[in-house]
Amino acid sequence: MHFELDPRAPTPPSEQLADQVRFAVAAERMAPGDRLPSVRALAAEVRVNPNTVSRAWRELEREGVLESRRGDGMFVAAKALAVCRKAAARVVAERLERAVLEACAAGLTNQEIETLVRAACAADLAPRPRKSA
Amino acid sequence: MHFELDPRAPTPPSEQLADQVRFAVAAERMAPGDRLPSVRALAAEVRVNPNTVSRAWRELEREGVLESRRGDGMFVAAKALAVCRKAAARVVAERLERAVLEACAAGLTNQEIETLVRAACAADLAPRPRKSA
DNA sequence: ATGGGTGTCCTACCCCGATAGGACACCCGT
DNA sequence: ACGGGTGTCCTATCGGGGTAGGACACCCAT
Repeated sequence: MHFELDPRAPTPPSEQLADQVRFAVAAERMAPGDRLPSVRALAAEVRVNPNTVSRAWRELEREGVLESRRGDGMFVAAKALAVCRKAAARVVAERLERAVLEACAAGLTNQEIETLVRAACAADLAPRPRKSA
Repeated sequence: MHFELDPRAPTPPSEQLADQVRFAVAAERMAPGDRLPSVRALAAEVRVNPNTVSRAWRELEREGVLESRRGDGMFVAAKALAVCRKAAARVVAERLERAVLEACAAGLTNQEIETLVRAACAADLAPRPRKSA
């Protein structure tokens, strides 16, 4: 699992990381039992303070997405799939709706909006061979 | 022009206000010469500090969207339409794309995404009797 | 000229999230 | 037993953005 932070995104780093895990589990790119990168390793990789990663992992543990094995590592929990499916669907739907309403407010026609959406879908599916880059 | 703040949105209040003006101009719900609500009045209406509104207006003036007439008020600038059309299109496209990519990452199919988008469009068009088609 | 409206600017304070650096408890291979 | 990996916790500190309150300059109707 590869992580990436977008410094221009409106959401803070810790939330971006948490979302990426939630979405990966929801999309079954990660399965229960999978080990996550260590706090320190991931922090070094994405150039962030270890505390920031730790906070994300802690929140996910609170939600039941992750399980911590002290001295060993963090692992995707058994019930993670169910939890993440619900959470991801809710979050994604909300953000999508917000973006669409914004587009409407900006005067875009439904036609234009759907064109943009289709383009974005295509852009996502094309370049990614579904594993590591 | 009616303003509204969403406290749960990821973007700060001042940016929300600025966006609402940009989008209103882009969608021609506001035209050059129109007067904006006064800093203090709008601040009271949306329950925010006057400085927050002032900051939004100042940023819009910097972009050429608004013109300040000291002691009189803030007005939509002559070149506002052109500026806002570009800015709004860029911002909206970016946020829409971000939301769609997120949805893809969360495992939604293109089919599901388009359904959500259509629903959001419909939800927006229904309650609002669109000024200029 | 006056008073009330306008935008502008300034200083202080505060909250939240990220940063920095350290200390501790745990697990496991050696 | 040891050492290096793991997560956890703690105390600062910093910075952005919003808040609070005030002071000022300007325009205009009265």
